Amino acid sequence: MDPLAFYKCLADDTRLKSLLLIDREQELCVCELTEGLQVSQPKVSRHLAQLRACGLLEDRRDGQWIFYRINPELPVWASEVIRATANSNPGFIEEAHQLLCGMGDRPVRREQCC
Amino acid sequence: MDPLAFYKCLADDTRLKSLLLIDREQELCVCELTEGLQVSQPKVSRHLAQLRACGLLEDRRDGQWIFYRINPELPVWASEVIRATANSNPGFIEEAHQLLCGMGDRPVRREQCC
DNA sequence: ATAATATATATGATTTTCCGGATATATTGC
DNA sequence: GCAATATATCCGGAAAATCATATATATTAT
Repeated sequence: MDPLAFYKCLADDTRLKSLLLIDREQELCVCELTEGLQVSQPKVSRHLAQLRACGLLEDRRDGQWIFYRINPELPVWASEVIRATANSNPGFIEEAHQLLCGMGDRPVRREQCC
Repeated sequence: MDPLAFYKCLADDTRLKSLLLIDREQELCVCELTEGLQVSQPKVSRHLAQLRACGLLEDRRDGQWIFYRINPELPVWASEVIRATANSNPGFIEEAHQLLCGMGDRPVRREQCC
């Protein structure tokens, strides 16, 4: 994992909040992030694709939904960076997290992958 | 320290390498970074000014030189991020570090600030 | 005071990144 | 098969970041 590429991934509001929300929730699908972040579906999808292409996220399909989670193969230092950022900046995703929790019709996780 | 602003600072090759080199050497002046990174003086100066404006670095003048160091007031999580990145990616600044060490006429630190 | 060195800033051009809107693909239920 | 839902991708334009060059400021030495 090239550190410069890694930090370029974190240097965007949508991507950073998506990462921290996913870190907190284990996994989230596109529609949940669209609701939590209050941005368009194509925008969320585009940024998630970028995070996956860089190796920060992995995805799994479950029916109509595609769930994203932190890539478990991520180098330890990168995981620590994400975790430290999340732990020390709870306010950064607070609003998004509340919108997420108040969302109706959240998809049910039918099967935990792995 | 806003996490998004912080990561935008790290999302540039010159800035990230400057930060990691300074983290390793305690403090460096513009001409040392210019030599280590093999980039123009205005380019280094501009990026250091940006890192200082965001609160990541502080500077002190010593004669003709201006030395930059990590801002000691940096939040703990941000310091940990920088330190973890440096420790786990030695190769990222290896070439720059060797150029720095091979540099002739490096300025002598006359007085440690503080 | 002048020259030399170190650093900072301004300017205009170029490159990169990001976006909205349209459209394509995949899955589900009827 | 058809409609509805969820997601992905394409495209042209807008915005932001970066750059090289020129120039300005500050310090030191003569």
